[in-house]
Amino acid sequence: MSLRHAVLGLLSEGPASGYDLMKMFDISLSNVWPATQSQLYAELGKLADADLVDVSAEGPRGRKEYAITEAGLAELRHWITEVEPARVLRSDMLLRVFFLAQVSPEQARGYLRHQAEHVRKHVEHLEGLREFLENREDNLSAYGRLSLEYGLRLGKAQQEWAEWAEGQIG
Amino acid sequence: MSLRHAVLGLLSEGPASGYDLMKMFDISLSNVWPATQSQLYAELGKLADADLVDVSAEGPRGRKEYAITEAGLAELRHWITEVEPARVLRSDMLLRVFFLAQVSPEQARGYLRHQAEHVRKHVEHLEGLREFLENREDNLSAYGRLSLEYGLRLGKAQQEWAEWAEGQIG
DNA sequence: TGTGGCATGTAAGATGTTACATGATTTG
DNA sequence: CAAATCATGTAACATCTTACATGCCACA
Repeated sequence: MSLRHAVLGLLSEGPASGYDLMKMFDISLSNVWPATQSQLYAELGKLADADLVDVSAEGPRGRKEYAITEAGLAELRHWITEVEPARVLRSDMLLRVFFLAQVSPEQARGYLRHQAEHVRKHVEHLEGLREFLENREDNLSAYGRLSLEYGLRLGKAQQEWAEWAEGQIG
Repeated sequence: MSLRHAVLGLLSEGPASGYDLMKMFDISLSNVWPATQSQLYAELGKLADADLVDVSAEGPRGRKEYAITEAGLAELRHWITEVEPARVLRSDMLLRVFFLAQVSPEQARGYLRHQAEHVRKHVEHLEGLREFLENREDNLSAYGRLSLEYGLRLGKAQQEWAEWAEGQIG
């Protein structure tokens, strides 16, 4: 149930509407825990039912601003420190690698070359994000930078792997 | 719909029963595309309905051995070469990093230290797997080794990141 | 006044997890 | 003959994706 905690985490920095959260997801969490608009609104409803968030204000166009409650903060902290991360990494990119014997060596090398190129672009994109985050001082940005560094390091490792793997195919 | 292709991929190396596939998933694909027993049997039924696999033999205890069909092989190859990998990496380990400001610096460092240790053990486990795969000559093992190297490289990068990140928290 | 952005919500369907349920065969 | 392993399947529930549906408000 990590979507729930992603929402609580964002609200821990201040109140926001579903629409605001949507944008925050797209900017900062999209690489770590993507969520869709419909998921978000549904989750906000459930969080309010569970008293982990409150509607703190209402604005134009039916805008509802949500704020995290004490119970919500407690739940968030509990999740961070006491709940073991699930770490199920599913990768259909890597799954294909297992079955590369079913295509020609040229196709297999092409596949790996394509993946290397793709991840190179992704790393470039993250470097753009880094500039965007550079001068921000809020908590989310500070820790977001740690997370970004993770993406950068793993992206580079992935790129090097893909280039190495291409060379392994005879 | 990658589960479908994971099953087709395993069957591309030879016929197997649901039970056999389950073990293959646990040994070789668990780090890349985990699947549960109930998912597997359901998927085999659907694959048979779609004529991508056949029941090639029946054995004791209701055992049904499935074989991939020509249409199934074509679908597998199409998926490998023509379908762009989805690459949605969800990580609740990394999600927590965004929200570390909500716990004390000691707790935050403890969290990262714990993650470093955890991934270290995972890398050790993969090194055990490497020995297991070392002398095998089948396709799945050969390409499995590429995949294993991926896990090793990214695991090490992840460990180094966690140690670095711990040092970043003042 | 119209277009783009703000804003919320519902519904259907696919996919994944956990638990339950049953029984046959092999092997010590 | 008991226990482990082989072997298949169903049901309930949670989660995620995609599409649909609606309408207000600011600004050019």
